Amino acid sequence: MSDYFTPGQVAERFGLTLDTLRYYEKAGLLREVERAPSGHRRYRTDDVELLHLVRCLRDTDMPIARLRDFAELVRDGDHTIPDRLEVLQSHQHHLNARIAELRERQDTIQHKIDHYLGVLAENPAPDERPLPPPGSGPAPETASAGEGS
Amino acid sequence: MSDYFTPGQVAERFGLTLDTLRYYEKAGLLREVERAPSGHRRYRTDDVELLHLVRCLRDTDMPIARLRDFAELVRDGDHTIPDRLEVLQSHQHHLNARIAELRERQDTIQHKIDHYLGVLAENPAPDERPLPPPGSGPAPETASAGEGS
DNA sequence: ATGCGACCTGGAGTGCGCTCCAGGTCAAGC
DNA sequence: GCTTGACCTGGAGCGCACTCCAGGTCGCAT
Repeated sequence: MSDYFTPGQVAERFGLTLDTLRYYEKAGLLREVERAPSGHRRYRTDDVELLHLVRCLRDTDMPIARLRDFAELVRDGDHTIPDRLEVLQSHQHHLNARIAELRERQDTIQHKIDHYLGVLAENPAPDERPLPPPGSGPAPETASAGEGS
Repeated sequence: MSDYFTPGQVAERFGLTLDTLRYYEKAGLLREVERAPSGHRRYRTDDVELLHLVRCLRDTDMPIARLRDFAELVRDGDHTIPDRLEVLQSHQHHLNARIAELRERQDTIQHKIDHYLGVLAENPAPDERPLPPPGSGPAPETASAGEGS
């Protein structure tokens, strides 16, 4: 029932390396972590919770610099909650926009896929050509008119 | 009615810099572009179309290396269409997964936002406090029990 | 003839986010 | 006492995707 976590445990839990964990601390994404007498870090529940959010924001591409600003707000105390809200909400908006963009791009890519499928359908490769009508001779070379991009 | 585009036109159209355009060419994302006698590049419709797709794939975070492979397939001719399809389809799957992940993370972030909103609601900042019930005295200091992360 | 703007080249530089490393300490187990 | 494994430090290095730069050419307008 330890009320702290070792670096190894935290790294494991969040799928980070020890190096990254230390890097985050140095970069100001976590408050300075407590130490055991040996000098080894001891992560508290608070640290782990903040790290959870940090991880979440990093995974959604918030830059380190912005994360540092956020972490600073957290360190500055409860009166910064409105500011933190603003950071998180603006990030949500950003994510909405990003998701919408990805979807749009997916549509474009899908058009290209459909185009290729169409090309294959009228001009299938030998090993996946549907059975030719019985009695037909050997297939002629299917000359395609250049690269349709 | 020119049947080609200048670097400036292409850059403008796709929101790229001339440097990036040249970088893409050097990196093998485009085939080698034709030149005017002056040595200036002349982009054909084909180039522009490929660039459109390249842009689309880059915007959705396909790495340059993978894009180069794809462009190579395009250069290699129509028989690579099944391979190109595989690249595009696997990218679509990747995008589906990415979008799903972003949504999940959004949920987590939203929980945090709601949490902060809750804190603000029970403990509003002075300048946004709802009117107190009539007859109440000055508000006591609202001591919060530490950082709720 | 001069100036201008668009473009050319090869190569160096930048910013980000890690990642790796050498050399060291500490606690526990054999 | 010695080894092992987890961790420590400061600092260098890396991969990616650009981005910038110096010095040059070309064609056109004044």
